[in-house]
Amino acid sequence: MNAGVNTVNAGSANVAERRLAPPSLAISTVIFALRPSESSGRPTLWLPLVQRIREPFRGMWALPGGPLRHDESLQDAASRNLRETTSLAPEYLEQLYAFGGLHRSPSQRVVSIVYWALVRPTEAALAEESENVQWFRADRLGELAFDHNAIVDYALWRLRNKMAYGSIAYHLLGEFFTLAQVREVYEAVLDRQLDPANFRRQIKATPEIEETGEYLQGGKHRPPRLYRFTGTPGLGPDNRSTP
Amino acid sequence: MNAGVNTVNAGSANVAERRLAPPSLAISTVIFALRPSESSGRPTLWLPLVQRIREPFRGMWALPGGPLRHDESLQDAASRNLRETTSLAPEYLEQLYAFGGLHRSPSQRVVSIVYWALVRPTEAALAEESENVQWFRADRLGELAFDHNAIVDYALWRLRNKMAYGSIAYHLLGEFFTLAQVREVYEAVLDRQLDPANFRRQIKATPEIEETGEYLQGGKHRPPRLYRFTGTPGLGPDNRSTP
DNA sequence: ATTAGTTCCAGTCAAAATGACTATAACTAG
DNA sequence: CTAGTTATAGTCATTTTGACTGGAACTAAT
Repeated sequence: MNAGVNTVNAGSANVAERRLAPPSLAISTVIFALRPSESSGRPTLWLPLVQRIREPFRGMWALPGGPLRHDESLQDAASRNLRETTSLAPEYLEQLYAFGGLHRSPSQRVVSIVYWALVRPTEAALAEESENVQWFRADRLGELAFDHNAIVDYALWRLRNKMAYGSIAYHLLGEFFTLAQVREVYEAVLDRQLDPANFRRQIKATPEIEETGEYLQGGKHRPPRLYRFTGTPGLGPDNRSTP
Repeated sequence: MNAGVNTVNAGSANVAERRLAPPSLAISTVIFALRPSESSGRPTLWLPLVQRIREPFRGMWALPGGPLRHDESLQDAASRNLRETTSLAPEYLEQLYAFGGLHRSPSQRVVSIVYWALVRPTEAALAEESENVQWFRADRLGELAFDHNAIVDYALWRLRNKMAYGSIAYHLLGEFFTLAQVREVYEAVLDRQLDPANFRRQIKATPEIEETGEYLQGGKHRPPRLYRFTGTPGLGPDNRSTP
């Protein structure tokens, strides 16, 4: 497996080859999931990284990724990569940006088309961890390989923006959720407290939120009502809807 | 010049070659400018297209584009292409999306990273027209080469969305403008009438709009005050700010 | 069984934003 | 000088937002 970029010819590339060879194309993914913080227990954003097993940046952590195959679309390539590295099959997967700076990789020139995914806690729990694949808190990453720190920063920025408008938070939750859980997602991503009463009023005003008859039992206090999200993902040109 | 996609090997590609060769990478641009409608005289959205001079889709109109060179960033490639085909150097240039479907081009597989640009009327007037380069109304394009109709549709959708929030309209206007001109931009892009008084109130509330002491003279009626936009373009990860 | 503690959830109230509209100012064309 | 047109300010009712209050519903401790 090839972490982040297509490193064909890496090492053997000399200046002449580099100037002549066409830029190689790779697919990477930023995968967000909610996990309870170790300290506070409140949900926070985490993402899985893979450790590079070859040069360049050998031993450093990087976004999952790999080359684009000839018989798969960009989206399919992102999906496959996700499955192969973390065995995840998230329902929310959207193109983030194409990164094509000249010096992203020290050897060959690489253009990376980056996707971002949101996975539910139930799925995220199934994600395999190993020596080479681990989850990290999105706000406490070390120095990553390539320009992957900048990529994660941009993904976080996009996530916060989408959150402010669209109905995207639900893809980080399970099928049924309480309004307080939705609020916790917003608080985790936007990194600020929200008034519970006002927040509930706004969420209930959106037509895509459906009240179920069920209540979440087993809590320590008054059982909250469970809701369900009935809207569509809504994304890019491959699968379009709202901003 | 190579319109829209890199067609190296086109024609000579057989099935075996196609399965083995890596997808080629191209840059295309959607360029929007405001021009007066022929019928009403009100400003409407136009964009320049180039006529393809070789197969596939020979003779059809397509977005300006070409291959990515080894020594230029994606943004630089888009800039250069713009300049070469239309001799435009727009200040607003942003990545739109990477299109990578399997059958975009009938011969070789092509991944296109598409940029979109906004140019001011003064610049647009200088844009060269020729046998092979012409401007078309964005809402009255015929059938274009490749998947370029879908790409333009997506660019229009993004433009409308950005218009609703961000401060993007000013990049379609000159340095000085009246509030009525801003409104006309919104009306052209969103395709609906807006109340002049309420619109003016909203625009004046945004801090990036600066009142100049000047007035637009030469009109048929009361001369409107001229304003200036002092904000930043504000874009993707290469040049970031607001949504 | 009662009480304290916590969360859920409905509701109030003032401030701010929005949409529809009116009135006046400032110019040109005749 | 007048009619026509646009620019601009302002009014007013409605809607949305932010801050806050209080009761309902449950658990845990006394």
